[in-house]
Amino acid sequence: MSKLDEIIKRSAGFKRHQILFEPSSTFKTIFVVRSGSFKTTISAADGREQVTSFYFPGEFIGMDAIYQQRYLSTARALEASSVCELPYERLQEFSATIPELQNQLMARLSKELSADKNLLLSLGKKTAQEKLISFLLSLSQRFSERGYSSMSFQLTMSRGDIANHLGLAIETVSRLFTQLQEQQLLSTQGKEVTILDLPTLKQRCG
Amino acid sequence: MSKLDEIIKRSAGFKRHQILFEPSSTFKTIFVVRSGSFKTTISAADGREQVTSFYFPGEFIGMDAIYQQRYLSTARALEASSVCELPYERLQEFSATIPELQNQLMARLSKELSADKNLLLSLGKKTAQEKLISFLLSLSQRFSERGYSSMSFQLTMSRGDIANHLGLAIETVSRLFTQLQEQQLLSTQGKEVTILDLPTLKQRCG
DNA sequence: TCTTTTTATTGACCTGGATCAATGTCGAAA
DNA sequence: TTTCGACATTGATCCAGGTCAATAAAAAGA
Repeated sequence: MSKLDEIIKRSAGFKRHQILFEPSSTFKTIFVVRSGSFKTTISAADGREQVTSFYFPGEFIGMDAIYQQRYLSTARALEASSVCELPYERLQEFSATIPELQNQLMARLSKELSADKNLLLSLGKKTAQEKLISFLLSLSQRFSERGYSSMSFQLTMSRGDIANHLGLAIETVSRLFTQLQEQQLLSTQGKEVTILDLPTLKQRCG
Repeated sequence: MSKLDEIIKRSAGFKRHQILFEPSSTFKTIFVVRSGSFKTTISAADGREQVTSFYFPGEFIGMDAIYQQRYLSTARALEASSVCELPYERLQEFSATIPELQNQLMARLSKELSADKNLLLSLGKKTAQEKLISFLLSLSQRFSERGYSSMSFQLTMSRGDIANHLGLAIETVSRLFTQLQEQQLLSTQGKEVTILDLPTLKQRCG
């Protein structure tokens, strides 16, 4: 544990919309969210962007950069946030000494891979309603893992971010929220979401 | 290197459509394709499937199972194929002795993560034609990395697999192949694809 | 406090790609 | 070499969700 302290570097805070890294930055570290939340996006040649993931406290950002040793996405803070840094070079030096550390990192990589594969299923095969419900339930799950309420939580990202992430138009997301409220499955007040009928939602997420 | 031999296990061959693993199998090993090719799919509760990846010789299958210690997808051979096995437990035992091995595995995980994020961009933001072109160019790239022609290659997967992977209908994929041939960008004869105008294709993949 | 700007909602209409249907083609088995 | 079943192509039609347009309601400044 004291060895971990040698590796981990604290980093300054980030304001809403501030960039943590982008493809032009040189890859040096993997970031761990300490507080707040982030989104990552990748861009097509013509500027179209896809929001690939959201990250909450305890989650690792930038692991997809290990292979090419350069970030392929852009990470932005969704609100006032802070991170720790895991300098990748030092991490490799210590990997023989503390194999547990590398196992942990591998587990995190594998977890993100699973999450992305599930998102592929959503984007490729689900209807708009199923996409949104799956997304909200996965957020709910992640909040509950972190000790927060799984039934009521704040969306730190905009409707636009959600729509983009799910391959939908903003207007569609907005209409879906309205529908789900009319059907008494959940309620929203701005960014606050409260789940009212978990069983039905689970059954409708595909 | 001699230590590697202690870890790697050769495995029997697989026939076309034969299952390598599925979610009910217990997770013991990561597979490395030795010859042939495979696809992995994940399923929604109601049976809808998404083809998440294709795997060619030298590529690792099953890395998304590390975190939960269970496969979340099904892997099937696309043709007569063979694999090697990397038993995960032994791999962990040796990780302190040969840290390079774990670094390699991490790089592979990271590479697959990058590929999935690019696919998310395709599924979420690209038109049908851009999706198919991106897919074909990424195959071309992978074949050339393996020392095969990047301009002419065999599709080992069916049109149905391609369509599913890209979130399209089979009919759409078929029509796109016809279009691209009419525009002299590529030519196909059944499963053989020949790229005729790489610059234009690159410019149209988004 | 009162703008100004950004973000969200709602309605009217449109379209890319899905679905349905028919036909063609190839490859394995006998 | 014929037959059968799986796979692929092509045409006609339809619809989920996108786009365009107009407000409305939050945030962020000032």
